[in-house]
Amino acid sequence: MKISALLVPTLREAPADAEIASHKLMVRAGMIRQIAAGIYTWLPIGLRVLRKVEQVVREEMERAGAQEVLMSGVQPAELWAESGRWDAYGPELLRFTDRHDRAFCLGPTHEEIITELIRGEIRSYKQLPANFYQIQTKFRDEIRPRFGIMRAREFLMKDAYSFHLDQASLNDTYEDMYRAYCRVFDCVGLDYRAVIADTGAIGGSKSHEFHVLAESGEDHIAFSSEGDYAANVEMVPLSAPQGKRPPSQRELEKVATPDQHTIDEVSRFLGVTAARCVKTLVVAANGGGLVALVLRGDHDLNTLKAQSLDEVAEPLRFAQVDEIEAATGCGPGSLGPLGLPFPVVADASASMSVDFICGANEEGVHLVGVNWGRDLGEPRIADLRNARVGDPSPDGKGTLDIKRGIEVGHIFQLGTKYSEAMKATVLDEDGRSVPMTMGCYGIGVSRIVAAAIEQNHDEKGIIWPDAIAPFQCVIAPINMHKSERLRAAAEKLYGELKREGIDVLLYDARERPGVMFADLDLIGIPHRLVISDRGLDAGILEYKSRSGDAPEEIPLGDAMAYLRGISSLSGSG
RNA sequence: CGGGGCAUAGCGCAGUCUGGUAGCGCACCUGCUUUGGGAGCAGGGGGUCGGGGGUUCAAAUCCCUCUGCCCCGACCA
Repeated sequence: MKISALLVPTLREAPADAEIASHKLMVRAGMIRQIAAGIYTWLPIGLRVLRKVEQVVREEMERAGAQEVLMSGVQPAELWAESGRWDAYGPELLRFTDRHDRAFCLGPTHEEIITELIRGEIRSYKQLPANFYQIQTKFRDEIRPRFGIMRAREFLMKDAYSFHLDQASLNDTYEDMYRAYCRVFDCVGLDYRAVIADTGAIGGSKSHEFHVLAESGEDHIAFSSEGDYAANVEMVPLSAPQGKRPPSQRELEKVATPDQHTIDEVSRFLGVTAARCVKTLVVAANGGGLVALVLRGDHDLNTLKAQSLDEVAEPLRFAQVDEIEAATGCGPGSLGPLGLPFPVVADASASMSVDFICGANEEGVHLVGVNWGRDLGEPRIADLRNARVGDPSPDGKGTLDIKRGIEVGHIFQLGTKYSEAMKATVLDEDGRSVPMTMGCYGIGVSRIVAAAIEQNHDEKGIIWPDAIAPFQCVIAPINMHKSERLRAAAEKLYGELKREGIDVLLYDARERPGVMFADLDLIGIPHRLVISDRGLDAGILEYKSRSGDAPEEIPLGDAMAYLRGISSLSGSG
């Protein structure tokens, strides 16, 4: 491809609203332009990268035995009603009606559609297992789209759905897909981790997320310092602290804490650490009423753990201020676990607290020197908090470290959630009708593009991994418009590389060398061949890798052999 | 959904407080010079100042309203 034939509107400055590196660089490199919040147009350079990612994903899906289909983006409400998700999915599902007043949505995921297809077409266990995938635009009406393509409302996703007679078969495919995902992320050159995950709105049982490690990530991943354990922080189970609670040393005492409400305020006011305080969170109880959840002041509530308790309504809902006032006579900032008119559940760590500080259920007053079993009953104990750095690892090996990650893939074992709801059954060997067991597997194709930039850039621009670069190689002639001889040599080289199957760009724009180099560094093409009159006189080209090695001179005729010698390029084309 | 900010040429911004009919840098067009890391000079094109309404002789500027975009929060308890 010649750059003169492509729209590559590079910018010297990034739009003011771009926050993270990948967003700024994608706009500056002329890959994307915004159309509305979380909605983008992909320009030629951006689309080439997107297609490269698709290609890697497609190869690995085919290798894993999945077959490609393409399902509708517009989906009828009836199917979502059948699975129960028309009501359950919430406002992220963009709904609308057609001219006949029939209800539809834009697909955020395709379990309903694939299940509708398969229940109609697969009747026998002999046709199983079967695995179908597509690469398609999804729409999720995010509360807050941000970071460019990273959290967009419209985005490109690979989703696959597998169907099985039994759990053992699902396990096999799940393992196959797990390995296929590892190959995809290895191939696109990302530093990633597979972690244990929650199943969220998709449902099901076993689940892993694949995270690209990056500071700009929105998820938190916990790692064992010594073992292989890795999980989304929200999924880390915490065992109760060992040993007996130390004896109390203080008497219960009331202290005035005027206008002190938050843990921060109270601990600062009293000159103690947040860990000495407990916080009392009030949430809706299962079946009506309220429940108090008690945590240490320096710990954060884990929503997933809390809503899995029998006492707590699911999904978790925090009590409104007026509900709290009606039940306790004080505001939320003055609550404590003593004498509450509803049940109390304490986090295991908070249950070990001695001589702690909490609200007195009275405005402007806190209690100090509070002790379980003496000043109030022994609490019902549960695991309620998020893991923190230094907590013991659940595998018993070392402690936890926490890093930020960008979720680029997620695989689930769905079981029979959709097949039962939508009556997707097959006949088994005994002629009995049984619901198919299902798995589903997603990769954020467009998000991989942004994640790859987050991991691979410098102050000049993007540094593409070879597998997903818009072009593998660029020929950069110095002032070609001034020299017919140079033009001829550049065109000849371009033709040769193309014939050899190299994905090559010829920079034939009439720009000064400085502009050309700046543009190419910004766009991030991994391999650069500079050709010049000076070089022609000496019979050489200059090769430079975008990743920063010093330029090397190579004999004019050896370009192809030289490129072949670069391991990342071998086997391409 | 709550709070905050912003909206002036393709991009980045000034001008708004104190009303007087729109400007800077980059980009773009023409010419000349220049040419191995974002050139120089000269000339030029492009803006109903987000939309609507109001005040005023006069509104980018003051008032009302709507919309869009961005950020923070949604764990005060």
